[in-house]
Amino acid sequence: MPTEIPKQYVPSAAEAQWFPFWESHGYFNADPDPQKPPHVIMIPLPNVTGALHMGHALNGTIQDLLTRWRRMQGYVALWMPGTDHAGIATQAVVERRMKEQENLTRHDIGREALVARIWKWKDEYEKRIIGQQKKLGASCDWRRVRFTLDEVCSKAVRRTFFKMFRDGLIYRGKRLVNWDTFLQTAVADDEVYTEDVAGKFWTFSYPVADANGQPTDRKISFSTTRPETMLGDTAVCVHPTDERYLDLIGKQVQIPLNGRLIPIIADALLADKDLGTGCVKVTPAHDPNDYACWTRNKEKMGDPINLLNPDGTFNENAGPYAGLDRLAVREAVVTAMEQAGGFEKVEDRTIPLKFSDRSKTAIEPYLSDQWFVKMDELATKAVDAVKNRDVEFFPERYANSYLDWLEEKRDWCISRQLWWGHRIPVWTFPIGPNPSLSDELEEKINRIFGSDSFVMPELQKALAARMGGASDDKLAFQVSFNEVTGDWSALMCIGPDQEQLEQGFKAEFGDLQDPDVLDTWFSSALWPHATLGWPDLEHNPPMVESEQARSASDGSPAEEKNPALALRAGNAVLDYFYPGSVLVTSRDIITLWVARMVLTGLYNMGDVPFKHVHVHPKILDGFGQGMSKSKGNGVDPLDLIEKYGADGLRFTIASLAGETQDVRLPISYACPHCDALIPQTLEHQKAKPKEGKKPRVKCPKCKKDSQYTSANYDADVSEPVASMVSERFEYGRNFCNKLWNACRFALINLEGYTPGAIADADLALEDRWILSRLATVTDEVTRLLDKYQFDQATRALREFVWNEFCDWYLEMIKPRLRVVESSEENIPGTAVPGLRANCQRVLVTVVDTILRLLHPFTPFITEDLWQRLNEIAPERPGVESPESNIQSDTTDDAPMPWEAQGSPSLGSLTPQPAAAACIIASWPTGLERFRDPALETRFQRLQDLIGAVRNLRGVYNISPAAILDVYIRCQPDVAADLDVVAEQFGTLAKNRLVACGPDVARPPASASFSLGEADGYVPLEGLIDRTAELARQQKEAEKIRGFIAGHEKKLTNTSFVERAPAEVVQEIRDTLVTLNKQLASTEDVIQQLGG
RNA sequence: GGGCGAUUAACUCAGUUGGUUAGAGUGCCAUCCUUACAAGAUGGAAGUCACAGGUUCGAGUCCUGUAUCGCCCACCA
Repeated sequence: MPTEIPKQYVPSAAEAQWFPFWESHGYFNADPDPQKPPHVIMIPLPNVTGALHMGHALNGTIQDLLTRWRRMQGYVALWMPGTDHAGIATQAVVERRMKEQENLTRHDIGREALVARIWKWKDEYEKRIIGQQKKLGASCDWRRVRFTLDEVCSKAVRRTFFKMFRDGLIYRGKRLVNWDTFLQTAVADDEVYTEDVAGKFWTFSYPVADANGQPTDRKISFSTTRPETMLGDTAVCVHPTDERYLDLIGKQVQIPLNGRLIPIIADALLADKDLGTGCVKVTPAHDPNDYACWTRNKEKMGDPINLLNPDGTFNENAGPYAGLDRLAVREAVVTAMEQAGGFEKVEDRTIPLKFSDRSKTAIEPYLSDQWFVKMDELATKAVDAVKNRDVEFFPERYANSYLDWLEEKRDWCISRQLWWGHRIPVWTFPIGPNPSLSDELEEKINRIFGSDSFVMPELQKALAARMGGASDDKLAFQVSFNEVTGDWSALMCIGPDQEQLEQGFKAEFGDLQDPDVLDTWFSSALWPHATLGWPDLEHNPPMVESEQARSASDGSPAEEKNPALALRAGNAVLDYFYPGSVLVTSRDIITLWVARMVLTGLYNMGDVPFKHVHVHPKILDGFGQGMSKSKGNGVDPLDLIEKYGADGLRFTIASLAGETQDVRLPISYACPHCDALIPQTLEHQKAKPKEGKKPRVKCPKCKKDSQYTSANYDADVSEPVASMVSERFEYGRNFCNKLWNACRFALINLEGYTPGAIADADLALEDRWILSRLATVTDEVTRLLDKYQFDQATRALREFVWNEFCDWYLEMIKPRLRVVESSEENIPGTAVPGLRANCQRVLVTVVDTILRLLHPFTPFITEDLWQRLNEIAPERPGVESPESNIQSDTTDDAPMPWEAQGSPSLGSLTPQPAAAACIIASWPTGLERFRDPALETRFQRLQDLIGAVRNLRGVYNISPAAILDVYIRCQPDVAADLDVVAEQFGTLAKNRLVACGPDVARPPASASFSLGEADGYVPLEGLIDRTAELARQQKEAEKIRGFIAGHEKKLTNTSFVERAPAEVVQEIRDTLVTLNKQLASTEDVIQQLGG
């Protein structure tokens, strides 16, 4: 068997074998179990716009790590997978491709066809995303995968919208949107870019009017870069404390262009005394700030005047200018103002202008009807949830972003002018100029609702009151009056599951449903409870039957396998898994998503969606830019998995997930010819094909050039591509390989292993030491994971496995492992009565525990090794408690299982059958009894001594093959420890420990060192130069003197001695004693050398 | 403009409530294919802890200011 284990870990083999193994055994499945506590993580749903990048890999690694860890601790650990339809982003991607490949716009093919195309896109990318997640090892309950537009989520959206509408939380309002006059659509803020363009800055004046509305000689001047908007001015505005204009506030001015009279108002937010003339014109329909000013001063000025048609030409509100393009109007207006005597001056100026990312044309601010959610009360509750610590942020500081944003309580605009998304379930129902129903309307309505209509009386009541608000479970409505057309209409919100009503409306009135869709965040806000089946309280949510799940679960639903479930009526899944445990996300969506999930969770469920929010760092490239596909620095996790293995990737990522900093990840291209790494430059990122030739990257090693992965164009499939990787991941890969080889060594040496109890007396010094360290590191890792400090946890584990287990323990047990069975009883020269069997048992215990500790970080390799270990050692000394080892968050005082057993002796390691798979093995506990700090200190001394000897070898450049004699002068207790491990001196440092004890003297021609409590001498006749050694020792003495001086200075400083804590002072004194000893021995050596 | 964060070795980052001589990985130099591992072993060189003040017996750590960088929000007639 040992020969079967390859010398290098081959990640692809383990990954291909163990993921299907886990999934087919149903290990990822999480079903309610009243005997166990739940641990729930809802994935921050990735967009179906494209493949995942490193940010997702980081996010996913952390969640999987937590899920696997909690599962091992005995929780029913649910990690809920799924994807987001991501309205704007996805529609834009599909539209762009359609335009590029077929030169079609969405208007060419229509709403239904476009949506069908996007669904196809979604299917493709969802598959790809899930594939990536599985490659990473994601132990989601894949039977529960959800999509924000699927039936379950759609129902939750409909129910929530209806509920909010009925509760009066949803209202129709005006809002200025970024209007793309070319595409004739509203564009989101993040699809708009700003560019500086050459423009003009005009100053005009309006004449102040007298009481009769006649222009006077007095003028008020203002500046603008968009004179055409003067046609839509509804006021001019000054600062309330501006003395130049105090007397004018409340008076009127006349717009010479159309003779309209508008008021002079005062508004401290809009007007700035120090800018321009201090006076500003106000055009609420075409400027966001002016619009905000209007909302503050509605009663003083008229309603906003919209001047634009959707195509960017001026409408009838512009009078004689109607039908002209906005730039033509600009010229005409300037001319008209000159003629009217209102022109003062013009200057050139660069103006930041917004452009649509998609059409590259200038954006016009455009007033439009939108739907809003009132945030007032909802926000207050969500704020309280964090202030009361019902939801806690890790790291804590991120609570600020959340609170600051919510406390503004800005209403949430939830409508989007798109086709891809949840269509707003509101039908606008025309009533006419009178707020009552015509006979014709009434007939239509009766046909829809039936003659015994439950709605009519209420509708009429509402109409009479000219306000909306009446409702029942099926229908809710508001009544609105359009000032422009002078018509009344009823806004009907049809509840979920009311297909008949919808059909009826359509039959009588045509398609009156609001054409807009909901903001993507509206559905993702519901994710934590929608995925669990809310609002259906009667049934568990449906599950997807994957192939693996089907073959594994013999087709029977979870309820049949778990009788406890079958007995429960209602939605046990929702009951059991809500609220969730922790949300893992990056900081940029704290407001957009986290805040809204808390808000809707409280609104729909009456409880927060999760207890903890862990905010992890962002991944940046080597230039400090965020990673994204469009920047050309979005590394595909699959490329990294291929090169470094999923575990290597995961371990590295976890090591980067600290609390303070974002992660910089310098990117390289991997040469497809020779595998060399070529650092990526900004030029690489930006390069675009020139004259049909695609940029190439040249490998400095093999001198060949190749095309590379780029954001700007697709690579040719016909030739190899240099993929983006980062050598940082060698860290994790190398660690995995080290672990692999350590376990390989163990497995080879476990030949002939027999299970059996280990008695206290059979434990060698190094056994006790490694068990003590193991106990310490287990405790440390558990504590760190509890605090989401993954970087520190990986560091602790790596250091333990590599620098303690491999470098010291494995080296030290080699002599015992080499013992052949027959000579076991009497091994000459072995310090410990070293029974090979006992050594194997301790080794198996340590390896077993290491694999379990590492499993959440590196699941594939640990599973692989676990299975191999199970073959050779199916029963092994268990250090785990047979009981569930869940630590409750609330009952800190509850005794841990091992505490309840009192204080067992060291020799209580008795064999138990190992778990069938590492993924379901229990998280290590019960090691506490092995902790022995005094022993660890003694061992440290030993390590220091070996280190000092190795140092001499290095300094004198002595061949590793040469065996050195070592003499050590030390106290008897140190000598006793040394005697115990004398044999290992050979293994560890290629030395022979000739003598140790208080009476050891320095042999002539020795190199020496002093550690204070021990001095070491290595005779190096012929190998050292007396003068060189003297110089080295003198340098050493000088260094020690420096330290001593520093310490003495402190101790003679009375304020230090008086004010510093006693233990600090004592520490300095102790160190000083050691330093003086060191100095004395060093000086002694110097003297012997004739110095 | 407001908020949050960062600045420590050539690179990427740790550094607990202030307390001996500031650490790791990578890279670099030297020696070594020692029967688990060259994706390895042993040793070494490498730091004015961004800058300037302050608090303190004592500051990488706390405070103030400056500079640079990043992110979020607001705004730019």
